[in-house]
Amino acid sequence: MVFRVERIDRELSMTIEAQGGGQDGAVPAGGSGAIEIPNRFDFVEASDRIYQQWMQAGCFDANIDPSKRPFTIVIPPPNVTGALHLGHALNNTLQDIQIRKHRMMGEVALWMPGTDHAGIATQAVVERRLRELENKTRHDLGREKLVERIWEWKDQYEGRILGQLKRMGCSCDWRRTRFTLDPMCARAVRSTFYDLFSKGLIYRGKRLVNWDTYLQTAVSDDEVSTEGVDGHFWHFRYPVVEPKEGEPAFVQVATTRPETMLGDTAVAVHPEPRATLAKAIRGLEEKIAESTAKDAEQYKQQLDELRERERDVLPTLELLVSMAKSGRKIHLPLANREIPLVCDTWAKPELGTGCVKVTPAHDPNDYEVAKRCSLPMISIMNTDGTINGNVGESAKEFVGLTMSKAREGVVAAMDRLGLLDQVEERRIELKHSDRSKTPIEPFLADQWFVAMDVLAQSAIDAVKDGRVKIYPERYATGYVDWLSEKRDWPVGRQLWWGHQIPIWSRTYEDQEQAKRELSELNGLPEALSGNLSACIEGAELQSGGSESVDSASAGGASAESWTLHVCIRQEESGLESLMSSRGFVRQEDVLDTWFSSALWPHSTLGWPESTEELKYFYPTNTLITSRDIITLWVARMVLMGLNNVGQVPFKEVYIHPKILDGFGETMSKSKGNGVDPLDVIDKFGADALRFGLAWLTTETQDVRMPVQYECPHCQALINQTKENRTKHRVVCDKCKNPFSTQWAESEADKALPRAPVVSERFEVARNFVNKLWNASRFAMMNLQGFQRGEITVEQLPLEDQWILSRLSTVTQAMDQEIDRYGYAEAARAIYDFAWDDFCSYYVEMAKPRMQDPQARPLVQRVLAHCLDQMLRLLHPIMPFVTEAIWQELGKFTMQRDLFSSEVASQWLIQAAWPKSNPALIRRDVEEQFKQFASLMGAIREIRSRQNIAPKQRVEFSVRCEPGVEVELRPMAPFLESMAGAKGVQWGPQIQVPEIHAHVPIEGMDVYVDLGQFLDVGAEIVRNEKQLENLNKQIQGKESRLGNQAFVGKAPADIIDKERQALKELMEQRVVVEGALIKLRGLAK
RNA sequence: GGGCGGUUAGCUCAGUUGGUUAGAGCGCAACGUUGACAUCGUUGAGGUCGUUGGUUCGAGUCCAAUAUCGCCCA
Repeated sequence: MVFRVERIDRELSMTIEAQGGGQDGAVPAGGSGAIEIPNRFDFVEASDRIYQQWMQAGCFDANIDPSKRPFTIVIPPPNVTGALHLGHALNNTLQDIQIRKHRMMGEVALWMPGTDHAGIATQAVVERRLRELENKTRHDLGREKLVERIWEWKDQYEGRILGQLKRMGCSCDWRRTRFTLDPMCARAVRSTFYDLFSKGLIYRGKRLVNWDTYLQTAVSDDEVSTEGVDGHFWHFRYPVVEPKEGEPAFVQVATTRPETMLGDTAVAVHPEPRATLAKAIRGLEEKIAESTAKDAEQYKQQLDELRERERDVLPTLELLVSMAKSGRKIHLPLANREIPLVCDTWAKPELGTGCVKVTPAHDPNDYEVAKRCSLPMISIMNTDGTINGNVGESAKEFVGLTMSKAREGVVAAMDRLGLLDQVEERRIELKHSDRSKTPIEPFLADQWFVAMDVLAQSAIDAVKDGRVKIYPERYATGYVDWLSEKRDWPVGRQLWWGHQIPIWSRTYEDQEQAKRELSELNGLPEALSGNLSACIEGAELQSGGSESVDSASAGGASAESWTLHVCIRQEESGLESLMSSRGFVRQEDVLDTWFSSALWPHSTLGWPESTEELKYFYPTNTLITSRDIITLWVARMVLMGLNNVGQVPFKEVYIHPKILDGFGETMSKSKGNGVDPLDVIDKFGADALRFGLAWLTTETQDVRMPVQYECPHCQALINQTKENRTKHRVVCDKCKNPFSTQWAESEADKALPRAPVVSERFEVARNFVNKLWNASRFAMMNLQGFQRGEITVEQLPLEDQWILSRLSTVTQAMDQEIDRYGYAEAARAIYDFAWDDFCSYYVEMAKPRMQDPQARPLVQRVLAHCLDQMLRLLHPIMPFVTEAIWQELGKFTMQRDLFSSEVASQWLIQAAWPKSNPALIRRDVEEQFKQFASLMGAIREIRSRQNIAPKQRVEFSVRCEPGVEVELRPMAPFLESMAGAKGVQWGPQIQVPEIHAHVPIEGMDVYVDLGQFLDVGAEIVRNEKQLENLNKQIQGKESRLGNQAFVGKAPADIIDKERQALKELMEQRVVVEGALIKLRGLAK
């Protein structure tokens, strides 16, 4: 549904006679004659038309041109899970601003577009829908059919995403659009994988991974988030096997996940409980000594508990330590196994019972304990999250139950056996999968890893030595810290959607046999020519023995088997069938999405081929992205770029703010608080969306954006809340009619009119677009008869010199701010210039001049020049409206540069970026103009306070030095037109009107004649207020200047300034006091 | 637990190396519409800059502590 602004401007639109620019203006054919300029910018019509024009003219195409400098940005490819929200709109707006600016600067600006397959996320979405709509699992469909479904999804959302980008005005080189699963990217992925494998940087090992039982895949730490949930702490007793005299009959352990006890392989106790407890006590005592009374109370309680523990629990713990050292065993109930009692520092004597159960295959900490103590690892879970047969015959009642069902069963069984002690309520930090939102089960599985040591170091160095610069700089810390951990990167995903790992494996019972096969393979010509690489899986981590380790995923290595892995460099090389014929089976896992994203800056340019594009456009100039993927993405792009191409992928990284909703939460698809940029575009236009976002992009702040549903029935705005933001249908507060939201699924909901989600935070920008449009409209209504002509800046009137000075200043600011990613500053600079300087002053002052045949030609030239330059400066931020105006302007004149004979380009998108001319920046002129502005402000204030009707003229006199008179008197006509005030006397000697309002301004005393208007009360109030203000300031200055310390230590110029200011304030006070006396006299 | 960032007007945010009376937009109040724009104009009201201490002649700005919110990492 497209929301259209109701057009009410038909009658208002004006017919303007465009006569072209005589001989000078190269006006295109058909450009003259009557043209209509409506008083509102029709962004719906214009945006679509203009975008098509740009496309057809090939304006976005970046073609290699060795005579020009390249400027490259690769889009951080949005994933095809869903449509874009405002966060993406921000990200892409900021990129387009850079691209457009650099394109105007004459560089070959390539913005490489594309999308990311987002393996796990996309598969999860499609699977969820499959379940919800068809009640099927992926296994019902099978791999091929599911992948087919995901491709359908991808096609749909890729189209939608690219469409969103286009409507936002993104000037990507669409001819080059890539997808991380397309053949070009696939080849890069395969080459990279092969390269790393050959270098020995890719290996497979059994590791504890974060297992998503719903999606049945491992997920990386980055895809896991921790949430606090209400849980329990169950205390169990495990019997000691044949306790001796004086020994406890049981050890006590506590757990939040009782079902894992079926996989316990030890109970651990701290090797030095006495020393550890003593240390904890000492620590607390020190804390008490340092802390406040209130905190001390709390610590004291803890201290008492520890002392109690030292008395009551410690003896048992010490006994257990000696038992552990003599190799005593514990009887594991239910599973009916004997497990050792071991010493390990993971058991904390100061916490719980002081003993911990050890489940190496299902807990990261226990896993470490098992490695330290050489314990077996028993995986008791199937990949779908049910209990498997490894729990043993005596616990077979639990086999096939889900972990949570098994939990209930285990607790009940332990209770029946009298081995359940107590159950505590407890808040538990539980890891959840970002993708499926289900709890993570730590799980022992075969996993492919990339060894990060050397690669990570290369990426650290690139930032540390400045080859890659990160802005704002503070984000470099996190980047370096994360890489410094050099944790190997688990790259396998047990998914069906993604780049399948190009490895063929075969397991041998006999090591010799494996070795023979390896040497045979290594002798193949393909291996010798670098198209095949093979290795035997390392025999690490075999502590558990094969019988205790469940082979969770395909092809597990074990002590008695040897697995040979073969990596094949190219697809369809014939080698694949060769491997199959030799009994090898391809790995089913696919690669982590980030593996292909990491190659994006070079894979999109054709790597591994040494293409012309790669040579010309790589390294890219900048990557613009959000901070949550600094590690996921930026870091990996850097190290992969260095590994593959030998050069960093980009010279700069700019991290932009995040868009938050009204509650301070980041926008995301899963939370339901994402806003579709198209909603904003429909209501406000793409220019307003873009300007509004740039306006909010400050360096330190995230963007908080409360949003509303706009009722499609009555246009009422209904705040989006945490409750209604995920609803499929909402009832309007005002008209009580229901409407659908972006989440609507059912036919009934979809049949309702949909409410767009909007934010009033775009109103500023929408109004600005309108202001610009109308100022331009004014200009064009006054450009008839435009003629070029030479000008001499020094001879221009003040207002012309002033606007040229301001223009030059703002040009410089825009250039610098965009360069340093100061988007908000750039937006504010041009906004202030356009609205305040250009519209409120220059255009207002042009009005009377346009009526004067003598003045008209000059003001036309300056006006057209300023408008032309302003459009260029604004174009990167607001491309549509500026292009639309540019084309209208071209109907009057194509030669409008004051300082050159440049003929305007057909498209603004291709126009040259303005260069600031420092010679035009005139401080003195700006100061002078400021005086004029204060004079006008003073008169307006008096008028307003005196409630003088707008049509009523007032007279005023100005007492000033002759120099000031010379400067300002020529401005008198503007005071007439803009403040309805006539200056009757100027200079040092003036007759002060009998009844007047006086306003002191720097260098002037202004007297507004109130003879016929005087509202005595209002004037008394004004003067009293002024007096109060003056007194306050005088007091401040006096006390400061009376302070010996200040006078003694502050710099002389500051003191002088203060003295001077005080003097002036005192003079003003005398005048105001005099005025008050007089006014009070009148009031009687 | 460690790191980063925020806290300034009713709301959303600016505030350069410390230096007169802390700014903008929205919202609010008053006035105004045949002359580019009511998506507008003019004027005005509104803030002891989270708290406490310190450095300094002088602190929104620098330092320390603290409260609170958010993000990242463990």
